[in-house]
Amino acid sequence: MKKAKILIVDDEEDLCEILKFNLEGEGFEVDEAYSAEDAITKRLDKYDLLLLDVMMGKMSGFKLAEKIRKERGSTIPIIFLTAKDTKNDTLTGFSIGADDYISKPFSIKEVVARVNAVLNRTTGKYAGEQIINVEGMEFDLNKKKLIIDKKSIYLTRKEFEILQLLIENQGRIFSREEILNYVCKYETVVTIRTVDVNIARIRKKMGKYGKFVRSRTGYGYYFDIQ
Amino acid sequence: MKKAKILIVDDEEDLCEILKFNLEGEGFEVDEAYSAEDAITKRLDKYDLLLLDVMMGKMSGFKLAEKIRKERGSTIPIIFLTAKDTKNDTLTGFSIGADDYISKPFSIKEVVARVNAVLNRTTGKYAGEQIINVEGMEFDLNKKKLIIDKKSIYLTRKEFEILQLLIENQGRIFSREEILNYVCKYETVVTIRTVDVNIARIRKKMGKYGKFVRSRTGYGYYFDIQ
DNA sequence: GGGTAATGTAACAATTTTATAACAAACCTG
DNA sequence: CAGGTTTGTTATAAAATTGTTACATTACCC
Repeated sequence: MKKAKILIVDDEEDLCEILKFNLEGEGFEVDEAYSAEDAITKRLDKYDLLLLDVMMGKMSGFKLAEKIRKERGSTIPIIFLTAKDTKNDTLTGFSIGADDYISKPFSIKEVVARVNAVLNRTTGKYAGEQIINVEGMEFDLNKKKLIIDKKSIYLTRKEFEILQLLIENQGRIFSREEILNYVCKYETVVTIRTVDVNIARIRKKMGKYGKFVRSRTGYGYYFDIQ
Repeated sequence: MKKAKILIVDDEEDLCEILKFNLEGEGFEVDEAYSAEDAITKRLDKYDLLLLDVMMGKMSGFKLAEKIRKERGSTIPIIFLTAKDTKNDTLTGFSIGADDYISKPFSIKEVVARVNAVLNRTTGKYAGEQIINVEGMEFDLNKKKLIIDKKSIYLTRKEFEILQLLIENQGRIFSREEILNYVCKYETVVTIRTVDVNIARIRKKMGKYGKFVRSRTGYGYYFDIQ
């Protein structure tokens, strides 16, 4: 798999650097431009994705996007970064053909996640099925659902993430802290007991298979058949 | 649990000292470097976490981070410290990313909390199997259980901690006081005989291997085969 | 071998941890 | 912004662990 190339266009240099650093950590190749004018001088067709700040010095990200789309006929996916979250801007952005739209302040994780999502969508990287089979139970990572006895069980995002963590590390015990850290990594602090409640919900939805989601007093939770 | 080692790189010496003092209070081992150049001369692979100031004399924290990642291929987690951008405060709204980002002025508490969070995330995560083998007996540190004759023996937390202490220091005798200290460090005072009871429980669960948990009258307990 | 001290262990009690239900807040989504 | 959905909080009941005690057994010393 070739590394995807990303161009970040934003006049906040620190922000650029942080994004660059983190995206590189994810295995992307990243370039920066600190102004729209600067970006225009680059050969944009060599990038797989643009991250554009909407508010920049003279030329806005929208203008730049329009230019790229109309004058160069490029279909390169674009994610806008913006401070404002007004309907107008959103609409403008999407009419131009934004693939996604992230408003500041955002978390790095969010950006990375969306970059991945957009790239998956546009390049079809993970087009294939990703299904974990355990004990006659299908765990579909793409469709975010569980198939038990030919019936689809829909888990919410948190539920799915927790179960995925446990199933992908079958047998290994995760403390509530670890689970919370994994699932709510970048969010506000929540009570540790939340984990219990989510586990209970997962078990309930899993019916007879719920018992495979096990607890060990004093340690935490783990997934194991038998 | 080994102490995590942290390297702080910041040209403000006072700030370094304060951070160092507080992180040491949390049980971390802390080194300082007052410039990126200074940091480079250190053996960075011996640290578990870097705290990097973004704004430093000649070489910025970002450059340093890049250098470390690229040239040394290190995956060591990094938390950036940065001054708030007065013109544009969008950065302050930044929340935690794959590598963290904290804006000055920050509270010490915040830094300590994030250091803990990052270390929890990175140290536990990709740790593969951790199994100690003794005499056909498997002692699984991640699954918190013992495997004897293909059967799983589930030890409670106290039991597991005591046995781990003894097994990891095979042959060495621990007094009841030492064991209690190790297992109940921060808890309310308990009777010394509690240790005996826990040892008995461990032995019982271990079946024929229970005899390897040995006592020496007047000294305490130890683990030894043969 | 007898006396004494130390250790082993069973049974119970105290404490801690977990499960779950019911409610509340946040969050989508049209 | 109304209605549904997800997620978090809290309270309480249930379960599991851990500690205490009392008595049995073993080890140690002369």
